[in-house]
Amino acid sequence: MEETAVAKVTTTGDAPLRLTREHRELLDQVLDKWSLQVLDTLCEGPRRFNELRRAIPLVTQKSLTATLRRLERNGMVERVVTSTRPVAVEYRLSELGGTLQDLIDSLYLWTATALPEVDRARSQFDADA
Amino acid sequence: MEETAVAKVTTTGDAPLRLTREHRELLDQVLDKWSLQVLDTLCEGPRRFNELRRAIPLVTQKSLTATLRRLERNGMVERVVTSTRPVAVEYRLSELGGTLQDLIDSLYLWTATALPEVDRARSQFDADA
DNA sequence: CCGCATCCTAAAGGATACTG
DNA sequence: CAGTATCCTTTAGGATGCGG
Repeated sequence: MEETAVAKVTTTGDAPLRLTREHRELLDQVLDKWSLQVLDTLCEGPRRFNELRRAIPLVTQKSLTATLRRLERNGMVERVVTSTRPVAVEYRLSELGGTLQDLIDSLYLWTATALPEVDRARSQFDADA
Repeated sequence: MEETAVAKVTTTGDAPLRLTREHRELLDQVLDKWSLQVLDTLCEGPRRFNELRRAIPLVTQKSLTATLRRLERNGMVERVVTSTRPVAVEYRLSELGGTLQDLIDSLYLWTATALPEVDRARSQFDADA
């Protein structure tokens, strides 16, 4: 894997850009509980609907459908229908969706390193209360 | 600003680490709508409760309190009380919280670059429907 | 196999009033 | 100023059943 754009940018002296409502709403639609897991799964390759369902514990069909529709609408995911009978539907990461991959990896990595300290903070907080 | 750990890691051939429930829950508690704005604001320096309130449009006192408590419990934010009358309460980013800063910047930057294409995808999707 | 429609419950969150 | 407490509305989302 080569140097990412993300890395370069965080190293420049970036002006304190303010988050606008539109930007936050996009993040909300892409980083929520189910979306994160869908994107994470699709990073490993295209998946059928029921494959995704099995890969993501506890997701209901309704939530998965809603999540996939929203990701598709936002251009993160492509939906490919094969008109056999019964139909086969495949979901894959779009090129735009792929630009999120490094970011998701970074997020996950951050949680992995932060979690021990977070756990300590939680114990401390709960003990004080 | 120097090279970030985040950048380095995404350049290593990382095994496909699976997101666990704990990791996702931490992200949920730290990247939600209000938390993101609180952290973003605190990146610029310590703030009083009502300063935060004014800085974050549409947040209610109840939501802000809940958000700050959760961030404090997770060790992201420190709460400093000065026992004057009336009391002064200051919130500041903890060291652990500071490790999120680059990540949030990256997220925001991603939205800024992706948004135009997302908008096109949305129009396309809505037109088809 | 994929997904929509309906019903229903639980949880998030706003409005308002009150306190140290 | 910085909250807590209460009430009440809105929304997310689970369960179930049907249809292409």
